[in-house]
Amino acid sequence: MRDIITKHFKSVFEAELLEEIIKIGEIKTYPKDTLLMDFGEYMRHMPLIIDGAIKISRIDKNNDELFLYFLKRGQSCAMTLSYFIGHHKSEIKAVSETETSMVLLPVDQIEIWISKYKSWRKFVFENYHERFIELLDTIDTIAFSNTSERLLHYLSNKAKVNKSNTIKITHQEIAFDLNTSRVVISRLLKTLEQEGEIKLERNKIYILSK
DNA sequence: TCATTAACACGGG
DNA sequence: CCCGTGTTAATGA
Repeated sequence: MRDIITKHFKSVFEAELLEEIIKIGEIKTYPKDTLLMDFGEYMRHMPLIIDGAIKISRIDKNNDELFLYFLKRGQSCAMTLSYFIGHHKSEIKAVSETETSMVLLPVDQIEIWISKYKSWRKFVFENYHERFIELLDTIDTIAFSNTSERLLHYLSNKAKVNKSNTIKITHQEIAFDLNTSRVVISRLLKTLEQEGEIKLERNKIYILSK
């Protein structure tokens, strides 16, 4: 516990805060595809990601999903970080994309530490900023790109967090994430394959380009 | 033009 | 046989 937290956050948090995290925090490892937080649930803990990746999605009234971004090592969830501002229910859904380890901290600590530790303030605001930029990036591909570019954006993100150029996924799952139809994904993937960007197999996509 | 929905055939496991 | 895939046709934005 001490070793893991020191190793990952030594350069981020001051010594006193590290001690508090070691005392209060709880290290958890979840297998791939675990529902960590559902839309509308109350947030009780905030995660500091140690390893792995978490897929963050938005859900609309019809229960349709829309992929937003991945949380990676060293990052935290902007949704829970805003807990102290007053919105206590989650606006997003979080599912582990790979096996993911994290330090869980009670949400009440967020506010306490903000007034107590400079490094924590910096961490909270930087994380907020990063998530915001990532969100803009995703919005850009939705608003200004065609679906093909959006698909590539999605695939390269996916390849990055899985640390592999082979993605294990079905066309239907991609369609759910991008909130479009399977026909479109199949057609676009086929085109990308013909263009030499990817190679297709059943349940698998190989990314050839960078 | 490009997306959606429905429908169908193919084939691997 | 079931599921994922590739494709087409009709319709719409």
